[in-house]
Amino acid sequence: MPELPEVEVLVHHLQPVIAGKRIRAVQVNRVKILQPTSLSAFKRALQGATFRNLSRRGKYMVFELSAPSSRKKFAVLGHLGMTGKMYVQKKKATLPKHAAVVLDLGAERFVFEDTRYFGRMTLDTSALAHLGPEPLGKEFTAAYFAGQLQKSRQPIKVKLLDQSLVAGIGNIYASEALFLAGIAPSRPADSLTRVEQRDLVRAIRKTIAAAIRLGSTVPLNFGPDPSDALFYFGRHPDAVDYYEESLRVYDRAGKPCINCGSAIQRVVQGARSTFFCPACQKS
DNA sequence: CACCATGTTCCTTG
DNA sequence: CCAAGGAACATGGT
Repeated sequence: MPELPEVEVLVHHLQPVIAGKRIRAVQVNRVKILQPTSLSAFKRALQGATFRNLSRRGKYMVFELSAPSSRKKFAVLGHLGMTGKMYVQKKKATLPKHAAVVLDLGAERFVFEDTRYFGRMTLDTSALAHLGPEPLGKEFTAAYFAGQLQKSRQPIKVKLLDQSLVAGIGNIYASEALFLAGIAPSRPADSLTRVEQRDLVRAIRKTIAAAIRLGSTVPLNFGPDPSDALFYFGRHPDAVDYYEESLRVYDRAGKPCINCGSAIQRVVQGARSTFFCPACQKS
């Protein structure tokens, strides 16, 4: 489930696993994943390079590497799309069916698996320039938020998915944050009161921070071959869906609101599902 | 077979 | 040029 919190948890776990590792060979099974970078340019850059650091910006992963001899640093941008996973496994482990990119690290291999191939692993970092502030950063203030919302008549739920407004909110946490703030998803962005703007900033921060905390409690070393796979996220076979159950409205259509018992509703906005409580969220 | 899915980009339309 | 809406991308689950 790659929204900001899932990417954050993955980056936290993956960073120490790949730092200092040198790439011996580059295998690309789906060139589309690299675009707009060409296969040859990607291979040329990564072959022999060493992972130095890994960080996150919005839903993007920023890999910093150093070139073989020159030690010159460069960046690779990663995005998990809808179904992407990145992990390191032993080389004797079976490669997944949809391994888009495989990097030989010696005894281990780095795998970017992506069933639907909506993800990216590319030398083009220009997407970062279009991102709004980090929701947990100090630049995401009520004043900034108010200024941006005033310029738009889009439904607030749709506006929250705009990565240039605030980076990292996806379809799940947009519904969750609006529920926490008590604001109906259909409200035009420019109709929020000053108090609602402030409440929504707080709700976004709280929702994202709580998800990161929860994700951090889920062990990532599981999967088809638990001993040697590091998944970006998921659920431990013994840990019973703890993460999923923490969602208050998302995917709970027809079920009782945890506050008032009313049936949670599902509506479609901008071709995506939105979940909300018609009683608790003010229209 | 139908519909749904955590994301982004591109194309139309106004 | 901008805003808004929707399809497209590709595969799998229910």
